[in-house]
Amino acid sequence: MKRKQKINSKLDKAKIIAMAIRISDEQGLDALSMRKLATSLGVEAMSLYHHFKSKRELIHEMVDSVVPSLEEPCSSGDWREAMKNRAHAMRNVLLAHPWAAHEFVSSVNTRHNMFSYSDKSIGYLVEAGFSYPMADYAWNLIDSYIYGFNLQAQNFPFKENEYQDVAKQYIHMIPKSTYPYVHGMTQEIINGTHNGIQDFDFGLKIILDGLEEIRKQQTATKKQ
Amino acid sequence: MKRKQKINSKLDKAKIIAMAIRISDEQGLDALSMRKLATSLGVEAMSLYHHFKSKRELIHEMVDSVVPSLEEPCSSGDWREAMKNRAHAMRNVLLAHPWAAHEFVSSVNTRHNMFSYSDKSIGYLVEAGFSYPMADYAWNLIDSYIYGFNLQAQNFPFKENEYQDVAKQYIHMIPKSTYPYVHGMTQEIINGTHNGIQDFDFGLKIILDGLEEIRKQQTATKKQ
DNA sequence: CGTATAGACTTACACTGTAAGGTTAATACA
DNA sequence: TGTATTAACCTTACAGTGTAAGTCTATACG
Repeated sequence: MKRKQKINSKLDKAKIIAMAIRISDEQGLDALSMRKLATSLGVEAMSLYHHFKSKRELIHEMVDSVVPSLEEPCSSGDWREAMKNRAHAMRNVLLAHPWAAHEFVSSVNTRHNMFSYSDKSIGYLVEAGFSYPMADYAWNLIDSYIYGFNLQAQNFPFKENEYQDVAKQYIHMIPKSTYPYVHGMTQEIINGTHNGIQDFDFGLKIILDGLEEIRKQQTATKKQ
Repeated sequence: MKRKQKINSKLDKAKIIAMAIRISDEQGLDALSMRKLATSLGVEAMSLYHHFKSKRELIHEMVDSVVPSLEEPCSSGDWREAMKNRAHAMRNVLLAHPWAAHEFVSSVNTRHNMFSYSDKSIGYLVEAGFSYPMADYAWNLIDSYIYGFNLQAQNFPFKENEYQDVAKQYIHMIPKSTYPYVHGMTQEIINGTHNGIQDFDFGLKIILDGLEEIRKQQTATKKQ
């Protein structure tokens, strides 16, 4: 039962997804409309519905096509190193595809690629000695940090190289009497004693170290 | 210069904001349209524009009206206790107003109430001995966790009391050979050895303890 | 009283996703 | 080669959205 297929189709799933991702990367997911996407592909909006049954399904497939980049190649035996690598891989994907963050977190998880990713994440933790409940907590903690950090970074209204200028510009609107600490923080940025740039690894290290403490206790208890 | 004002106006800012919050709480921010909001108030959509210059401005004011609940009444001297209380206050607000999460994180921060909240947060940390840069990192870490935890909790597709049933229902679709660890996790939930419910305080404690370690080092160095 | 205006309403426009159905042309098979 | 099938595209239409622009009316004030 070979399926019919025209040879010179203007469209195919891969092409549509690639263009949809490009538009979303550049202009945000809100700017991705079926009409705009179709026009970019030299086609009418409704033609897309021959390949995807709804916009939601298209977005699901966009997500799934991006998930493979979450897999970092290899990692040493240390579970902390492995989870750190995974966290960085995730962060890089979220930087490249800002729209993906919200979709990852939504119940897209049931799709194969994402499911497989979850399995490996839990695997690293369980193999390192975490009990299943503890691995669940640990994974949730790490992911919460990744998503939350990303969410804040994405929504911060200024660019890193503007911080000092912005601080100088706004310090007058932050009276020391009303907002003493924001004033103080801003002053430090003007002084150059703080660059104001958030460090992803700072929080990640605290979390992984804290979890390692728990892991050690667990494996010690188990050996008794 | 007294302003004219009709006595029996159907609308006023407070009423509109209250209704908008109610609708958003119950049906989500996406379901809040100007027409629906107006109808709920017995009025036409465009009338709302006499009180708010855009939907964005209305949403900003919704956020600001919710921020005061972030202030927990009092707290002991321990900075960890204070930050824990603040975290819980934030979490409670996000539970009551799911739509607020995204808005808090967006650049609404410039509004007074939110600004004031930020100031106090930094204040607790600085007064506890954190340097400004370290307070910035610490605050970002705590907030990342709060927002990320909430984001995941909000998007989780099942209710807590359904976990076991859902696990039983789906375990067949999670072959041990393909997804060994997700299978294992699911099995534990079926067994009842793991209830699958995430614990907000678990991650929060790890983060605060980790930060306390850093604070101790900082104050020790300073004293030298 | 006359006039200004706060606070409502009406109409209209450019968007959105997509349901329903029409058209075209490549293909499979007799 | 002729014909039926259908993949892959297009057209039209509808119910939504936010909001610009203009209109109407009851009230408050000089």
